Amino acid sequence: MFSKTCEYGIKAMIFVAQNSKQGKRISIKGIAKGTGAPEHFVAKIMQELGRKKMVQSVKGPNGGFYLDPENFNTSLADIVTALDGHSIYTDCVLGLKTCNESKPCPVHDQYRDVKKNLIKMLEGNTIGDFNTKLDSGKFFLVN
Amino acid sequence: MFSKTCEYGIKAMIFVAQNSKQGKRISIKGIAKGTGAPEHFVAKIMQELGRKKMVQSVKGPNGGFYLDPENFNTSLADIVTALDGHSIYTDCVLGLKTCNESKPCPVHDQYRDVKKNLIKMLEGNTIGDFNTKLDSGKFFLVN
DNA sequence: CATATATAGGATAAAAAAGTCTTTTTATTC
DNA sequence: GAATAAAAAGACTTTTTTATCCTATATATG
Repeated sequence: MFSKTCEYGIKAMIFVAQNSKQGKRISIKGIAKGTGAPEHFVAKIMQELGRKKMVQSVKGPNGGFYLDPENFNTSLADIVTALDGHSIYTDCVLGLKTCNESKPCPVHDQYRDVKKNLIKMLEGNTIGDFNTKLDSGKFFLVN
Repeated sequence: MFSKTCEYGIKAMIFVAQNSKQGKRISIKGIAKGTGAPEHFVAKIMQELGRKKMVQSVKGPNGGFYLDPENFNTSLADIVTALDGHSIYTDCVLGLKTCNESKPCPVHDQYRDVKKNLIKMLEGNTIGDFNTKLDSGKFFLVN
């Protein structure tokens, strides 16, 4: 479904949000531990998310990553497109470049509902939503 | 969503079905052309589908691939699991091995509907269904 | 039986994705 | 201002996926 980059990126954003809400900045090392992601790999991902202003960071001692209030409105879709591009919106299930409603591939019609739900999931959930849910201790991020 | 292997495999099965319905056996070269897949790659995929009895073949002049009547009942799920394994059924969106209903990852609940539709799509459509639809000229397999 | 045509299978190559390492830059704190 | 702690950046390596090539085997047909 998603690339590893995306999986780690989503988990990292949620984890940073948790810390951020408690007024804590969190280091790459901390993110790696808290999300079960390879340290150097997640570093690259955070860098990219930083460039795209989806997460803030400060260097030096006591530095680390954190979210601005507006960052809590970041949707899953934002993260996924930032890291994996728009392919999830545009790609045909069978990989046909010219597949569309008027010239569909064989499974296009059947895929429509799946895609609709997928987009709903991606666009309908923000980092803030997960953060709220998390406070109830209802989910986990590492095995 | 799917690997290239799966994309080519599904298209190939549909294409072989078309030909088979007209009593024609189709060669690898023919499948590659008819589905826009790399010849040698699709050859391997057909080999695997052959081993799993999802498609029949005969060697030699006038040989090629074809479907037995029962092969028309093959579902998309059958093809996908034959080529990509069961990961589509078992994998957590965030890659967590121990994610399940009672111990869910943050997006587990939101993903439930997507997965439901995905499984419906995979299990609810057979090669025969597509074949019937195709007769109306309503879809295409190559760009 | 000889020959041509087709799949079967294994080895190899190329490309993409995932992961690692090293150096540089920046900020903090003493 | 020196030492230190952290991110930024880019090069590099490994693994996986995708794709190609080559040889062997089987079979239909003249």
